[in-house]
Amino acid sequence: MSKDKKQVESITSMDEDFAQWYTDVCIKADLISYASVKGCMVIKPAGYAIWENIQHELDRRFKETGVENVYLPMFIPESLLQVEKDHVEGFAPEVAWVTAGGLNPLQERMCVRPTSETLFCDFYKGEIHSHRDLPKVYNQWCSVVRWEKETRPFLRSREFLWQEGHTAHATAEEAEARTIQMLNLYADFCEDFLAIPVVRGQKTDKEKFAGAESTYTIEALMHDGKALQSGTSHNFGDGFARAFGIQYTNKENKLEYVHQTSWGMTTRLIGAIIMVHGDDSGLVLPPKVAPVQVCIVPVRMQEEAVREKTEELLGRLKKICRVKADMTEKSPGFKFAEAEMRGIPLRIEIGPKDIEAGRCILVRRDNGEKTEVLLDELETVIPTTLDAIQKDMFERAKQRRDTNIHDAHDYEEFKKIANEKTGFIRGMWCGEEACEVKIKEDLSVTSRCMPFHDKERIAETCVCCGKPAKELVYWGRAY
RNA sequence: CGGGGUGUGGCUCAGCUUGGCUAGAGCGCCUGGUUUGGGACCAGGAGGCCGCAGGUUCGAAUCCUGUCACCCCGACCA
Repeated sequence: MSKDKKQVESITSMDEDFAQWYTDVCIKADLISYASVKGCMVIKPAGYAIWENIQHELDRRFKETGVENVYLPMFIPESLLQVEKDHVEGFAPEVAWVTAGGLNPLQERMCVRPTSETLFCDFYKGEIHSHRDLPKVYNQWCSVVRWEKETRPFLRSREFLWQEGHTAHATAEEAEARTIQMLNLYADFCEDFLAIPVVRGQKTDKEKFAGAESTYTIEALMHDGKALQSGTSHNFGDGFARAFGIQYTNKENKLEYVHQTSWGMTTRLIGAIIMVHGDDSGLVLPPKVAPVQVCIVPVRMQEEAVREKTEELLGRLKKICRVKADMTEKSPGFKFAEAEMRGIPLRIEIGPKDIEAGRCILVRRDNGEKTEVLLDELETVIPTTLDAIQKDMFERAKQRRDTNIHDAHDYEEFKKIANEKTGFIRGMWCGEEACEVKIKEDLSVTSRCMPFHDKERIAETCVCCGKPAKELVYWGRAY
């Protein structure tokens, strides 16, 4: 009888249907609720708290490198969007337009920002006149709108939250250095804070940002073997500056164009956390980003002694971690399952038997390990265990990533891997877009990046066309 | 934008083929009681113009037309 109920509330297993599993986790872990506009979602407290932690940590790291926050308007006049040709071509198909203000049609329609390069350029044009005004290293936290056809919670919604950094520099070298610096910051953040291993690399021309000279990316591998671009950093060279006329007078009293960069991370990271760490019991959160790190579940809480001990523990543990006690009227079993669904890294079970023995049960979410811990030792055991969970989660994800990288030396092998295995495929590339197009058409596999830290020449010829190879590329199916 | 699917209490759905009285179930919710070491149990209760608009009919959740929305899979994107 109780099994029926369990079935109703359980989630689809990953192996059965990964997409459904993902959606189930989003809903059942209480991260989001669908809103009445297609492709838009309500981010609920459990989901938003994750974003807030991401925000705080990223913002802190940004500021250490001299970033300052600003806020620009959400509307872009059509004429402004059109100033840079590649840029408008890249974004025009997916912008939302405002055509009326109140009851009157607008003279010029405006789009809701899909990204703010043009606004920053327009702004910088007025701000930058001398080499003394440089560099500008600004960032904004905001939401942007892209009218996507197909939408999924966190991974692809029509409105999403992000940060976009936009910088202007005197020299090309300085701009390139900032582009790489931010990419590395992103990579370190993913690995250290979210326990998500990433591949750092450069996008091919085909995959680079609309209007960029070069685009760098960090690519993460999800549990189903698909790649997810988890952060990007672009070097614009002086392309936007020339289009918008952003010039400054240098020390030799000559006019120069500035060199610009932009870089962004989004709420998509929450999707990455779900798909890298989650399991069939729901969400699994790395301790550093988890809004609640420890959940205390009292057993036989009708007994006053249990309630008192729970309160006492709560008071003590608040000083060392983010902790909550589940004092609702549900049964303990239900609370265990719910804490697991929500991905809380550690659970403490405390009941009459434990209190008598002066201990409690400590349960790890990531591997299910249960240990008896003396109540007196919690202050030392909990921080140590949280650290261990964070490390183990990263190591497990890294190991899974590494065992899902396969080498292809020719097209037959490439096709076989693409059809039979999941993950990244290492394959040499001639540098021609035609090969990328063919691979995508044949196998819906795209070039993810030309990795920084893997320059091995595994073959002398392009994996697709057989012509002399230029670069090692990581290929894969992607979100 | 192409292909597929679904709209019936908060959720998951049954009913629709072969129209017929006050539209059902499970879960959830509320109240009271008993419970509590892996998704508790009993009793009572609240909650629905059957997505929307037309049409056919004595009569429509059910048939017809239109429309809207959402979900899934592709192409595009963070």
